[in-house]
Amino acid sequence: MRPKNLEKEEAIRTIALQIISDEGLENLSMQKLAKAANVSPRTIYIKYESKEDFLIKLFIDEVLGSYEKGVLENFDENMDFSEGVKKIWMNTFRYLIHNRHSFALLQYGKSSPLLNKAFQKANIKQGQFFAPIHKFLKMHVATGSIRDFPSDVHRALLFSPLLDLVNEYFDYLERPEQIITEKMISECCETVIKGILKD
Amino acid sequence: MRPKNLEKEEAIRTIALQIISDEGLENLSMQKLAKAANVSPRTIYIKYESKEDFLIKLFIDEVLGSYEKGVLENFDENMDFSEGVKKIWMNTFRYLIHNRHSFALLQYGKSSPLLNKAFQKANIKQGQFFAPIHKFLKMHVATGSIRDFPSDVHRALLFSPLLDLVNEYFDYLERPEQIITEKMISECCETVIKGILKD
DNA sequence: AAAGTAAGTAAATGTTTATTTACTTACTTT
DNA sequence: AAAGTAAGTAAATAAACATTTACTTACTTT
Repeated sequence: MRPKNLEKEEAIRTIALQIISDEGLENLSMQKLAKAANVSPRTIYIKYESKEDFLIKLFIDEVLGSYEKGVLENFDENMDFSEGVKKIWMNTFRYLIHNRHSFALLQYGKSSPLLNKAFQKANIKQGQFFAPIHKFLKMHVATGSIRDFPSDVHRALLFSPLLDLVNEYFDYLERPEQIITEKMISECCETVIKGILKD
Repeated sequence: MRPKNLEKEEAIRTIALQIISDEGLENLSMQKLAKAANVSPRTIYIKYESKEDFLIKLFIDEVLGSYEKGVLENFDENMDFSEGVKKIWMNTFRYLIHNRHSFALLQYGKSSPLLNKAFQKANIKQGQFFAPIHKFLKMHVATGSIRDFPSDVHRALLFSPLLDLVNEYFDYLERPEQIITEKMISECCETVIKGILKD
């Protein structure tokens, strides 16, 4: 049997993220993707059943998977609250500014019904994404250092400003002044922590 | 001259938002839209130059415009900081849960390059969106009640958790337990304010 | 080294796409 | 009430779409 050419699979994924990031999910077509990846359309259908199947697997298995890894690097669910949150913030910031094309697809996860439903399903089926963060939050609720909000609410309060700041980082990249720096991210993280910590 | 049928224009916009919300921006086609709005495709092109022109005008002029109005209702830029932020939070929450289809397109504004660029352009050209909020923040930086962050950073810290919570409100709508209530929103708002206020 | 096989290609499939053409309708102006 | 006109329609256009067909390639197994 002729063996798979893994470089081609990789190219398909990489180029797809590039097109989504530059032109938008709504402008990604299988033929455009095949041409740009220097591959026959048929080659994409060896691994993926359909366009939807491809997008879901790209999102869940590839992008979300390695995003999670980047976010949780050197994070331990038994960390001190401020230390743990800061670790996640800096990990996330560094990962995303070096993976702009992945970030673009992650953002579509909030708007596209296809990707959004796929995420919910995967979250139930294969165990929660970012499970260590959930355990970490539960532990700190139990010890009384933070208020007892549902964990989705904690996630919104603690991490959604960060994703907005990453967006702004990319917006500012095309302008002379640079505003969103690691230092700014760190200060914002402290601001968020201050709001959530019990006195 | 035969006069325009304003109900048809309205139907086109309403149905477009519905399709985007239910099936995604990537599944909105002009023919599908025309059929669903009970209109000839040509009718859409009387008012709009192209599909892109339609989407941009729907996003900027219709959706963002009335969203801004909803958010700023009874808001005054000279309000006390906590009072002003809370007014905006509750206005936003109430507006968005009653305008789910608009919320869907607003979310695409963060992911779709077409809409994102249109927003940046409009923000420069026709004066900043949410200008009263910017003035409000500037004033409270000047009086020393909050730290001197750039206003985009303040926006991220103060309001992005709220949009995530609205998303969760819709997710939980399809489940038995209701978690995101006005009371929860109000408590989250206080948490965010606590982090940002100087001691 | 020949046979077997999945990977891979190029070209074709039928459908859907955005947009236009050719025409009709319904109202305003005279 | 007749003429003029933009709004509106239904059907057509050419391009692009997702996916498949028919075929070739390159490797493994024997």
